[in-house]
Parts: sequence; structure tokens; C-alpha cells
Amino acid sequence: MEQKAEQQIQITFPDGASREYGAGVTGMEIAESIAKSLAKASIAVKVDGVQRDLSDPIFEDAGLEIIKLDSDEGLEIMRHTVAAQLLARAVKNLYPDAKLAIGPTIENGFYYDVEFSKALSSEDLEKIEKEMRKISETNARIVKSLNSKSDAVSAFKERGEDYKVEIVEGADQEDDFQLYTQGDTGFVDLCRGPHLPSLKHVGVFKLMSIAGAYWRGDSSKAMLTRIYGTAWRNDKELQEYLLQLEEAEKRDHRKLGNEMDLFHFQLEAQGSVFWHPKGFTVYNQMEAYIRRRLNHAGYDEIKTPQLIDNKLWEKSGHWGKYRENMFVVPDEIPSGDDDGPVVSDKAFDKLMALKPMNCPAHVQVFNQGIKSYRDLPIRLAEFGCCHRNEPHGALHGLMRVRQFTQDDAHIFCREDQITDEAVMFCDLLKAIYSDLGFEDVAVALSLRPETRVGDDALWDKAEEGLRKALVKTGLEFREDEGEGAFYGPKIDYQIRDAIGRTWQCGTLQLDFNLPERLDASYIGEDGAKHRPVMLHRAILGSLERFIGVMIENYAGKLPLWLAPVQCVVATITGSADDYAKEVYGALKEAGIRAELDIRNEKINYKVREHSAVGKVPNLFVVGAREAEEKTVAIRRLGSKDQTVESTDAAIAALVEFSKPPF
RNA sequence: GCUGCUGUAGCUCAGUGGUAGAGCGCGUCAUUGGUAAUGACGAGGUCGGGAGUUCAAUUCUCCCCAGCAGCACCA
Repeated sequence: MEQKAEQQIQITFPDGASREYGAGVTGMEIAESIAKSLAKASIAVKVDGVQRDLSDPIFEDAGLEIIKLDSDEGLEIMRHTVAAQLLARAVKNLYPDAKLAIGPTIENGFYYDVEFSKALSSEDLEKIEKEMRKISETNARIVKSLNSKSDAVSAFKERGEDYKVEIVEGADQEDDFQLYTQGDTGFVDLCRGPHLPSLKHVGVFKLMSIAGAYWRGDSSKAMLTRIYGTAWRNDKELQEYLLQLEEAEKRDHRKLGNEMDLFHFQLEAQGSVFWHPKGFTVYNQMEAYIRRRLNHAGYDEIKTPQLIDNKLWEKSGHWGKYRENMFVVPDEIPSGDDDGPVVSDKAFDKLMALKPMNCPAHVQVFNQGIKSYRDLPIRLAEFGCCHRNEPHGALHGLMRVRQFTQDDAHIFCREDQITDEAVMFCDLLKAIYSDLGFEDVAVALSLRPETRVGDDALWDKAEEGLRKALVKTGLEFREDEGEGAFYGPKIDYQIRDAIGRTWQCGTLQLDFNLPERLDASYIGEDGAKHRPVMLHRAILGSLERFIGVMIENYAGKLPLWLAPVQCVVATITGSADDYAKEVYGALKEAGIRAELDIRNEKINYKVREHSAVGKVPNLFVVGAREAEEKTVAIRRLGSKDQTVESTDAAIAALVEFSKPPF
């Protein structure tokens, strides 16, 4: 204390002002020295950019920023406290033998992983939430102590907190383990902090769900119970968030796919899509669009077999590395004997597999005939139907299926062509995403991992080629050291949809391995054989997934060129039926995907059904007046206005507006 | 694959130890209407599958399957 008065330190604030304090001053004391109201609102500080507790003493000159709840950082700290202090303490109160693992914040909330002796139910969740409220109302002060490794270990051992013991024992540091308590409640948690100074600052919170989660994310380790929650500054924010969740649910492609009659799934073919006429219309439009794009970009389209002998998969390396994801089929005609085994033992001598990827087959096409360096690059594209035996728990609507079609292509080129090809690809990808309504693309460049094939000179060239391409295309990207595949560096593209979720779709992967394994070669300028570099690339990734993303991004209201039904002609009265048929015929003639609705229903009913449920972009409403005047009353999706136009003009406009972007 | 929850009519869901109900949709009839649900009547279910307990199971128990949420996986 005496020393504190002797030594002075300089504290600098974000606005540039600075003040002197005695060494050892705390954030709280500084806040109090500025204004009482500030001290009241402060929940933590940032010392030279590092978040600290308000109670932490500061001994050296430093830049200091006070964190209040109104900032993003403040909100996150509050959530962290709700998880680590409120939720954890409530759990320990109700289930004293529960073992706490970790409780971080996540986007919009937090979770805590806990080991319970028996399974939790949703009623338990309510009980825990109630207990949390009770604790919250005590406004308990949160007190931190710093402990040595041995003290921390013994404190948690005493309490049977095996996971905390493991965390402390595994830590690099020897001292300064931060233990947080709430007075003499007996509750202790290990935490990197910072925390709110007291529970008084806690806003509103709600526990959302429980789920399993592996300890340390490792499927060979114990499965813990993860409790998810959300916390906000006030009820209004919470309600907004809950509303947003509801909105997201309404966009769920599985729900919309059902309502809009696009596709279905069923038991007998789990993980594979039954496309209905309307859904397949979207699919076909998508495929046709990409086909035009690829043709224009110098790709040659091919089609390769579905079922391929395992000898090829052995050669390509898939048999060794990817077999557990492959559907394997014996190459034998099943026995006609009802009672006998379907296939003989010998059937397993010759196995085939449904292709999980197209690449080995594409190399086979490349390998036909002798290629000259003058032939390169060769770009082979395929709407390749792949089967992957995905873990059952991974299947999810169109987003994760067992049979899907990739907009796949492989580019075979010389090393000196890598950059140009990468630039062309990035440009094409950007253009396509933009056409499809996605401007926000997150790009990650994954660089060489520790175990890899190919020499460093080649990796240098390849990584630099990809980097250059990204810079040239103006795509912002981050670089992930060591994240590349063993066979080459790659670029992953994630698109962000209308409600902020990201989806991995496009990819560009260099492959130095497969051409070697499958002995692909070309004759160089020097007359000698050389290995081509192979680029795996996809833009949509899988047609299925991308359509799922499109449905959710547009909440079912697909752009006109993709809409399964572009226009419905709906009558107001039976007396307009003949005219409606005429308009419908003209629409079909003009190439518009139209439907005719002359059912004996009121116009209100028809409008609701085609708009709210069917998401049809255009309604041509016709009654006696329109029939008389040869017009249609146009109602566009999402608009309450109607415009009356001559039928010919309306159809011409529709034809114009329904043109695909390319 | 792991943890938890769920599975009843085409869809969304209610319900019960004594073999089922609503709304929407579907069919028929009436109604001919002017922009987000016209009315009446009717048809429609092995209550996910299998086993067990019971006089009796859709209901209780166990096993399996599938769906959902999350985890792991997605070179």
C-alpha cells in the first residue's frame, strides 16, 4: 500500500488524455476517479488492448479503455459470466456431483459442457434456469484470486472437478490460475476471465437447448452434456433475437421444399433426394446456367461411370484413405434362389464402388491418347453424380446428402499455367456467385501441411500462384498455415446468405499427387514426359446443397429465371375461364413456366395460395373486365399493388425479365 | 457414429391402458366472387417397426428404424 503511493504510473485513455495514478491502481478505482456513474456502468477494462477484470491492479504505464455493457465486448463478457458464474453455479447447486468442463461464449450466446451422472431433460433445463434467476437476484459480487498450479489442482481435486484438474495440469503456466468465486457461496470456477464485477450487471438470459458434445471435441473422449443459452442486455434484444431465430426457421429449405412441392426424402433412400417436377425445374435451370458458363470459360463437358472397379480406387489412393465413405458393390449377379445367400463368398473377390469423387475418372479421360504441352490446359467438366456414405448423424436435408451432383471439373495444366488458371477460376466464381445473389464471399487459402507430397519449389510456385490469383481478382482472403491437403494447397470459398450464415461451396485445390498415382503425363517442349498439375475445382460444390442455400437465402422467393412456376393465371369468375386459357397458352408459347388456376375459389384464396405458399413471382389475375379488354391484372410477389397491362405487353415483359443472368 | 428429444390422417398437431380427434389439404355440392383462407357435407389412420407386460397396448417396458438439435465427420 505504501509503495502504491510512492510510485506513479501514467494511464492513457482512448481519447488521448492521460492521468497519473499510484502503481497498483485498479480499473475500478480509475473509473471511480473519473465519474461515479462511469464506475457504476463499468464491467471490465482493456489494458493495452488486453481484457482484464476491474479488480486487477495495474503496475505500469498503460493505455486503458473502460468496457461497458453497451459494447460488443461488454456483451460478450456478460454472456461469459452468465455461463461460467450463473449457469455453472446453478448446475452445481442442483446437481452437486456434476463435473464442469468448459463454458465459452459463442455467437449470440454461450454454452457450458458438464458431465452429469444421469441424462438431463428439458424440465431440468427449466429448473436450472429458475435457479439461475434466483442466483442472479442475489447480485453476488464476483471475486477473483490468483493461484499456483498446485493450489488450483488441489482446489479442484477436492471438489471432484476432474475436467478442471485436467485443464490446469495441461496448462503451460505455473502461476496465476484465475479462480472466481461468489463470496462464501462455495462456488469456484476456473476461468480466463474477465468477468462482471457482480451479478448485478447481468441482463436477460434464457437457456435454449441441451445436446451432447465430446470432451475436447474428440470423439474418442467422453460425451458431455452441453447446455446452450443466450443472454442479452435487455428483454427487447432477447425478443429480437428469438424473432430472428423464428425467421430462420421459416426459411428452412426442408420446410419450404415441402410447402413449395420441390422435393422429398423418405426412409427407403435416406440421404438421397426425390426431386419433384418443380424442384427439378430449379435444378435443371441451375445446371443449364452453369453449363453455359463453363462452355464459355473453355471447359469440355464429359460423363464418366458411376460404378468403378476398386482397382482404380486402390491406384488413386481412395481405397486406402476414403473407403469408409464409399458404397462398395460386389460385381456378381445376385442369386435367384429365394432362400440362399444373395451373393456367393466369391462375390467379394471382385468389388466395385460407386464413385465418391470424379477425379480418378477424369484422369482416365485425360490419359487417353498422348497429350502435348500445346494441348494444355485441358479443362474437363462433369455434372458428376457422387455417392458418399456419410455418417447418419451428418445428413441434413439438401445440405448434406449421400447422393449429390457436383459442378465438378479438373484442369490439367503445366506448372507455369497455375496462376492464369487460378485467376480465371476466381473470376468465374465471383461472376457466378454474383449472378446468383451472393456478393459476400469469405475466402481461405490453405497452405502446406507438415506431411505432404511434392517438393518445396513446387509448393512455393503453387501457393504463390493461388495467392496472386486472389489478389488479382480482388477477393479478400485469409491464409491458414498448415491447413492444405497433403497433395496440394487449396482455396475454400464460403458464401454468406441473407441471414448471415456461411456455407462452404466452392473450392479450388491443387493436386500434385493424383497425376503421379494415375500416371498422367504430357510431352513437353523438350520432348520428354512431364506430369501435369491437376486442379480440382467446383463453384456450387453440390447442386443439391447450393439449391438448399438458394432456397434459404431467398426464403423460397427464387429469382424469376429460377422460379419453378414463373406465372399463374388466376380467374376471378368462371366467365373468364376461356380467356384465362388463352393467356395461359400464350405464356407457354412464349416459354414461360406458367400454371392456370380456374378453380372454383375466390380470388383471395388463390392469391394467398400462390403467393404465401407457392412463392410464385407473378400472378396474372383475369376477370370479366380483363377478358373484355384483353389485359391482365398483374400482382407481383411481395407487393400489394396491381398493375393492369395489355396481355401482349405483359408477356413480352415477363419474357424479358425471366432471362437467366448468363 | 455419439448424446438428448421426437415419431398419431397428405401437412401441422391434440389425445387416451378398453383399437382415435382438430385445423388445413383432398372429394362432392352450393356459391361467380376483384387481390393473402366462402360455406355445408363427405372420404381418409395396422397411432414408425418388432417383441414383452396385461383379460386388453396407440398409450407401459425393451430392442430396432427414421427424423430433429448439437457433437464428431465433410482428404
